[in-house]
Amino acid sequence: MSDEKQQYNIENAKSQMRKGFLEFPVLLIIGAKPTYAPDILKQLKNANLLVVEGTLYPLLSRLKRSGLVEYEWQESKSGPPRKMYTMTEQGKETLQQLEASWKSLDDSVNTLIKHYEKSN
Amino acid sequence: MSDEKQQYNIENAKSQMRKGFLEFPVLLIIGAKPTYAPDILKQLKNANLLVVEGTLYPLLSRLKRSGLVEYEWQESKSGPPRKMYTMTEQGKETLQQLEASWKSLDDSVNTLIKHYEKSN
DNA sequence: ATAAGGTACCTTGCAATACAAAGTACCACA
DNA sequence: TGTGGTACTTTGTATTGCAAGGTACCTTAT
Repeated sequence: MSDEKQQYNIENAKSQMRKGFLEFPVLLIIGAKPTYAPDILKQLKNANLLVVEGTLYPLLSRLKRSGLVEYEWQESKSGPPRKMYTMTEQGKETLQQLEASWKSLDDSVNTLIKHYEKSN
Repeated sequence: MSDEKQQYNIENAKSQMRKGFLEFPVLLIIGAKPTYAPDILKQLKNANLLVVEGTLYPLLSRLKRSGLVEYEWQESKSGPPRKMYTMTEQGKETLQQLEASWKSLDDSVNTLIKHYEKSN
């Protein structure tokens, strides 16, 4: 039951983008190169997108349940094994849609900023 | 009690930006020109940022409670009176901070996109 | 062996946002 | 007076993000 794959709802991706914003950067990171949670946290921090464990782990579980990512256990030289996450085909497709949503959102906001600045 | 002004928490505005994203566009719109809810909805729709009444009205109440906007009742030729919202000084200051947060977020995401594209 | 410290993953409870849906009230005009 | 349009509000639900705390594995030093 709890392991069932749920379809990702891309309907109204722009709204999705606003509510669950972090999915997008996390997918970008995993899509660039297979990686695991603590490394994702580091990359987000480097990008100035602060996120904490309690946010990331449930998010990764959601992405997995939605079929956008997969993971494999991988041993480590310096501690317990890691869940190495990789993108699925479906993940790549979704990522493209999220990127389009992002660009639209980006345009919208930057346009509103220009309007605001012009009026002041 | 329920009418008390609550201070706006700009601490960690970037996180705020992610959670309550819509504040920013709405403040930009009110900051550009005093206006009222249905017109704000139209402007958001024009900007491709779809929002519904049930989202906007509580948001406006929050902005009012936080002291970022004020309103005055204004009569209309075509129906019931309107709450015309205007920015406060505090609202203008907050808007500048939100704009900085937006730019930072924008940079971060666009950088991650470039990394992603470079690796594929 | 075993204790200590670091690494990695997970869960629970809470506050807040966004939304759908339904409701209240005012106004003009036929 | 009643009908339709405009404007504002509220309630209930799903979801996200976070703080805080917990479990478990692995290495290294004693």
